[in-house]
Amino acid sequence: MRDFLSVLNSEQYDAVTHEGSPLLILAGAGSGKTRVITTKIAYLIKEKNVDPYSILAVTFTKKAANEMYERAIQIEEKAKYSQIKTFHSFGAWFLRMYGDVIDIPSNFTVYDDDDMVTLITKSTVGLTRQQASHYAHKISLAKDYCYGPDDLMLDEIDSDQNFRLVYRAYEKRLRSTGNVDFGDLIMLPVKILTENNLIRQRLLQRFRVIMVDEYQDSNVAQFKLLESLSGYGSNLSENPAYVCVVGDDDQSIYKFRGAEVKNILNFKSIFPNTKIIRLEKNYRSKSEILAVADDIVKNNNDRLGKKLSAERGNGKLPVLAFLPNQDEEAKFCADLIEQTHEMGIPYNEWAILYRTNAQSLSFESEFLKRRIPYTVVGSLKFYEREEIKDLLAFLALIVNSKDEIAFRRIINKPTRGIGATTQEKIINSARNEGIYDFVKYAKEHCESFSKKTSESIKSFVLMMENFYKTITEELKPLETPKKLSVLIDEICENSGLKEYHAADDEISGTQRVLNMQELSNSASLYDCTTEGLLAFLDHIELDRTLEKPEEENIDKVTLITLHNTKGLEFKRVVITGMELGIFPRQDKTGEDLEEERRLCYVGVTRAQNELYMTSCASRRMYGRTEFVLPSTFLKEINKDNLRILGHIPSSFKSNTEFHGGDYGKNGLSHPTFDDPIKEKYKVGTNVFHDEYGSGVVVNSVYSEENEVVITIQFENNSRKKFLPKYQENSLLVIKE
DNA sequence: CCCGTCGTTATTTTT
DNA sequence: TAACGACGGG
Repeated sequence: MRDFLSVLNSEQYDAVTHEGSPLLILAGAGSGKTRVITTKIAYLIKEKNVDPYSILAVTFTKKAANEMYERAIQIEEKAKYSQIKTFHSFGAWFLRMYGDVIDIPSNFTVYDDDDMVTLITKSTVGLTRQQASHYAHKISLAKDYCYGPDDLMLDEIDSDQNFRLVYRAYEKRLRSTGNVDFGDLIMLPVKILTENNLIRQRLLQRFRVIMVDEYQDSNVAQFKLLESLSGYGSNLSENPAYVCVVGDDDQSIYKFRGAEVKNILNFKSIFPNTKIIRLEKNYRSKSEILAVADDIVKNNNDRLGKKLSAERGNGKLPVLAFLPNQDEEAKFCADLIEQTHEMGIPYNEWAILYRTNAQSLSFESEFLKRRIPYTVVGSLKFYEREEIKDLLAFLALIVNSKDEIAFRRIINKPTRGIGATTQEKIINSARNEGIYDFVKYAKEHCESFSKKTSESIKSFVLMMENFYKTITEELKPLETPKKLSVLIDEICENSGLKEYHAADDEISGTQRVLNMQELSNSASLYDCTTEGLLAFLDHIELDRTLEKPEEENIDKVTLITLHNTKGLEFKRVVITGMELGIFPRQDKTGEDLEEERRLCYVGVTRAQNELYMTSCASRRMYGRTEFVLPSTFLKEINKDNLRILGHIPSSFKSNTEFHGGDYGKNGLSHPTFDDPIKEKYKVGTNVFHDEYGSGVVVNSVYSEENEVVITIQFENNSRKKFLPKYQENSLLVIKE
């Protein structure tokens, strides 16, 4: 057996060496699926003489794609000739090559959600930004299902006929810009492949092996892309490509974005003779952590079902801590991190997980106070910052002068005396004449405006022309090629953007100029040519995470949303905010609740050595302090699989036997015995209130001041909260 | 055109 | 609570 194959277990080996029929690998969390894919790529090249050029492997994130690429070429260098990309960058690559058959120019850029909303407000007049944003979401979803504005099935997304009209107007306007949105990157290649036999045949000849990672999160459009690329489905080829997908139905967490678990459940029916291989050996987590994960996920009905075995053996019992409020929760986490740090555990072994980005705040302020270094993953959204979007709009307009959104964004920013009225005039009359090159139109028609306006337009056009010159200039002999950062610096200086944002830095203490510099730095890897610029924009649009290389090696705690942890692992994990209404969110039932449960499963299975979960009795939300109950997921965990700290809410205890709190340090010595008031008004107790009448106690928690707070549901359907301490005279307990 | 104030509104979101 | 958009006055 070859070296690189000898490290595999028998199922992994089977998956790597399987051939002859479609392959579905059901890979549990931490079961080494990336190793399987990368080894399979190497194996095909090394042992099976497959041309690396004919292998296509797609994933969802740039990060995962990069990792796959790096690990594959480590085993087999020739893998660098394979296409290892994200779904969307594959779509962009495809469209730049074949888009012309449906009139998509090869110099398109990709509009993000924000640009979509702006374009919708311009293509359908009278919509508020909020309405437009609602439609934008629906249009994205429709594209995830491959439904165009005239598709009969569109009603399944939203049967409101206005939606159809808005979608149609948006499409028309979008096409006139020559740009595409994210949905188009998948939907349009599908359209081309299904309508154009020649191109489909060419691609089928090119890609003989197609692999998909994180398959559980693929949407219908991506499924269709896989189908048509590989020669399956309605255009079944006599010689289809070899298809291998890897996924875990238990980790599907993007249904709200059009991901269809059905793609995994129905794989067999579209790809005949599918071989299914399960990878159930977990090499990541200690057995106690997997026990908790299994307790939770087994409550889902909609799953193929599997049981992970812990190859790393036993470790510590996961900890569940009940805490009074989110400030205590932050302190609890900070205590854990500080105490272990004193014992030599680095910060970067810790990850704090939460459901919503807003929850990071209390951890950030506590960590800041205690000087615990941390990094917030995902919420930064570097490319959504105003100053960055401004710069990118200049770049986008330089490659594509039909880009209406970019034109609107920068024509008068910073203010150069081309106001809203002038802008609308230029855009509308240009559009009426069927001209979409707004810069050119403005240049040719500026005389129709007042002298002052006309001068402003002229100087704007001149500036744009100079930028254009910078990237198209022929290289003089012996001159070193310029880098793209030259163009960005030029834009910063000459457009006035730098001054404009510098002023903001002074006032609000932001770092906008620095951010602009950062963008310029990252552009220094690209040539100062149209091709270089397009590649740079592709890179940005298809990978919204800016990596700051110099910060990579600093020892920091990771603060991250549960969604963002997909594919990651940490030595020690704290899942915070395990409360009903927060996680799972209040409105989740049925299938949606199952998705929340999978999200919880994903969170738990990120932990390698230690897992902590925290649940607060009260939480500040929207400026209000609400009393909250423990998450339903906590009750699903077998009590023997947890060590419980803090005082246990009675609503939890009713499902679990008392375990005893033993957490005396860190100022967390809350009473772990029942106090008489709490016992007297425990959940389920029938009461009579002088003012409100008969009712029943539905909730009982401790306040921040450690006082018992009960919620009573009265017969007239009202709910009220009381401090029983002060209700001795008006609140009567009714004995059965 | 800039700035302040008031009122509204809060998921998750690989690309 | 906080953050952001809408609107009106200077």
